[in-house]
Amino acid sequence: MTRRKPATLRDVASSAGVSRTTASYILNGRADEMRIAPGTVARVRAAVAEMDYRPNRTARSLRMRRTATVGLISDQIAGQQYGSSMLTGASAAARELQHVVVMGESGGDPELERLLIDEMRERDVDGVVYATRTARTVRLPEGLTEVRAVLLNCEDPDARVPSVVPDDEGGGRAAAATLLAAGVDDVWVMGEDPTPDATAGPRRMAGIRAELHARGTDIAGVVPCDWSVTDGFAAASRWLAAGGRAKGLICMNDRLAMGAYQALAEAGLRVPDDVSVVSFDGSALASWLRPEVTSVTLPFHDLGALAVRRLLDLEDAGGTVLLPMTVRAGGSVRDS
Amino acid sequence: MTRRKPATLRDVASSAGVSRTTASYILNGRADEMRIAPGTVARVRAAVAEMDYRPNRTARSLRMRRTATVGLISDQIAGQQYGSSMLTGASAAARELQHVVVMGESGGDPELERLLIDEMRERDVDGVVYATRTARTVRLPEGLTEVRAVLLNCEDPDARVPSVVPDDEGGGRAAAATLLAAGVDDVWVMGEDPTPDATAGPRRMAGIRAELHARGTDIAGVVPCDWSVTDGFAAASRWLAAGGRAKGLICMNDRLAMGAYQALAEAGLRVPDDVSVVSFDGSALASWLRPEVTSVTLPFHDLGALAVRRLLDLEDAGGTVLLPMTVRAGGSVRDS
DNA sequence: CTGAAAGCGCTTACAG
DNA sequence: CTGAAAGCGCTTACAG
Repeated sequence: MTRRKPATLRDVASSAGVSRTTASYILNGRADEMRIAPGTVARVRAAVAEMDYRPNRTARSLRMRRTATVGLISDQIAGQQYGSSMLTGASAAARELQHVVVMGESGGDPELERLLIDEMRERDVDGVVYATRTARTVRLPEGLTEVRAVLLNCEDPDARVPSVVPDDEGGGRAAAATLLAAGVDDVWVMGEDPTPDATAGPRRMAGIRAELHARGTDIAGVVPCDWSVTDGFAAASRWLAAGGRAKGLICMNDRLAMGAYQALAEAGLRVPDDVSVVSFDGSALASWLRPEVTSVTLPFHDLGALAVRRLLDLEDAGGTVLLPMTVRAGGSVRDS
Repeated sequence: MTRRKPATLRDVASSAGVSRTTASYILNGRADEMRIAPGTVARVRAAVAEMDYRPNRTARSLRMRRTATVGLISDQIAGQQYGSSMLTGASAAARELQHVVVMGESGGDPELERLLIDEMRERDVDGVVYATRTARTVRLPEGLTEVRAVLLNCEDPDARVPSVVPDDEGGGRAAAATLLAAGVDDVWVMGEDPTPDATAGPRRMAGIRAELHARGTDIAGVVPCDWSVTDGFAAASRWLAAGGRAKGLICMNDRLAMGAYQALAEAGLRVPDDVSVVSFDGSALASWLRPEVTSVTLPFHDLGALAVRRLLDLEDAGGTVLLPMTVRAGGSVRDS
């Protein structure tokens, strides 16, 4: 019983002895609305089952001008580790809403980006999520204004397109509050972000500062460095060698925390006994350090999911939505 | 000059004063073959440019029965970190071949998996790549035999479907060879894989053993543990506490190496002076350890790319293709 | 309650 | 060299 070519609606209809019209109504759940006789419905359903009929979505899309498809264009889909859970979140939300994700990765190449957007449009996607690996402001890619679109982890300065981003400033406040609550008010920060368009660094810094100010204190100092393990190690080592000391250290991401841990260990300083550490991201790496570092978590999964939901929600009011960052406690903050 | 609805081929043709047939030939690069007058070609191209015409791919797909789309179904698209570069590789290869990737993540749920496969079929994908996060044998999901398919990072025991996997056994040999070349022949291995269907562990182990045998020696011992940082740390600590010592340690993945590093450090042992360490995966994590751990690298990007290329290569001979794992040198093996 | 007909935007034999 | 026509598989007013 191997069928050669898939059954079409016409096959089903003729096998059930009805017109394509009737079969179509039944398959689209409009049997009641159309007051189709129960017997007819049963015959059609039987034919469908027997022939293993599956609607051809391409044909339906052509007719309906909807593809039940969302495009996801990103500079780096995978990039760093856990960030890819944006994709998981997006894909799960799409699935819930009966959509499927078509992905494209530009590698940051604006030319390729344009191509991808064009392609998505040709493919009639119901909308495009435009995502960046790191939180930043973006120059809106040409073509993106002519489709339904949502920005993910990035923002258009003119807010012409709805956007979903983490609340980095709130995260900064939470990081500082965590240390303050443990009685640590002598706080250094590792890693200022020199990348011009990046938003995470400045906002986290602003949040930290605001929280400390609110408690009548201020950042004790900043160790500038790139957001990488090796640079974190190097910078922290230099700082320590120069006599740098602090009861509390906030690292701008988990990789910096790893580098700082290495430097602290070499200097014979222990976490959290000598130094309390808080970092950002809440990546798996945070949980691998000893002790696990307390980290202000980026809600990647929810970011991805919300971007898709907003994209598909025609009532969406537009604007930027900030998703909260919550503190995931490890053992890196000393008990006060 | 805002156009309401996109131009169709009919618009282009009538604007250029030709039939849709002629316009279609020109747009599909068959102008020469059809010996269409250069003037006609020029007129059509001008109309295309002027109207910003873009072919409707849905219509074309319906007609051609090809969607220029490949499905990628995975248990965990993102899962662990760097593994997502399989996706990047797949996506890049698809792009080179003028295809686009439609993704679905099953979370390991067989029911959802079936749904996703059905959906891909309804969407007329030109083929499906079925990927697993960890290398293993799989029970072929129902429905996958009725589409063109390639397995990625997994194998069907009956080899009914072509498959692309890393050469873990070769990797195991390379790991052992690296230590032997440094004069280390007292080798312990951390992490046996108890997961029944997993293939990476047993194959790496077999490779290690084979290489050591070839040099007239054998594995000195095995420290069993899960492939995680925390379990690696715990197991290594217990082993060391019980007096365990070795000149060389092969860790089944980079996370285990991180755990082992932590345990060795606490025991006052230094890498590579006291112990040489080699691990598997070649993830970013490997490069973050101090010293960077020498790691036998999983070619994730190439795995993804090759899977898509084979899927789309109608001449493909079938069977399993092993991709080599190469040693990425760090500073964790002592100079001999 | 059900069917004949048009049409979504393409491609491609088939005729001239 | 170019065009009229059919058809891919659906959905949906419009008539009965």
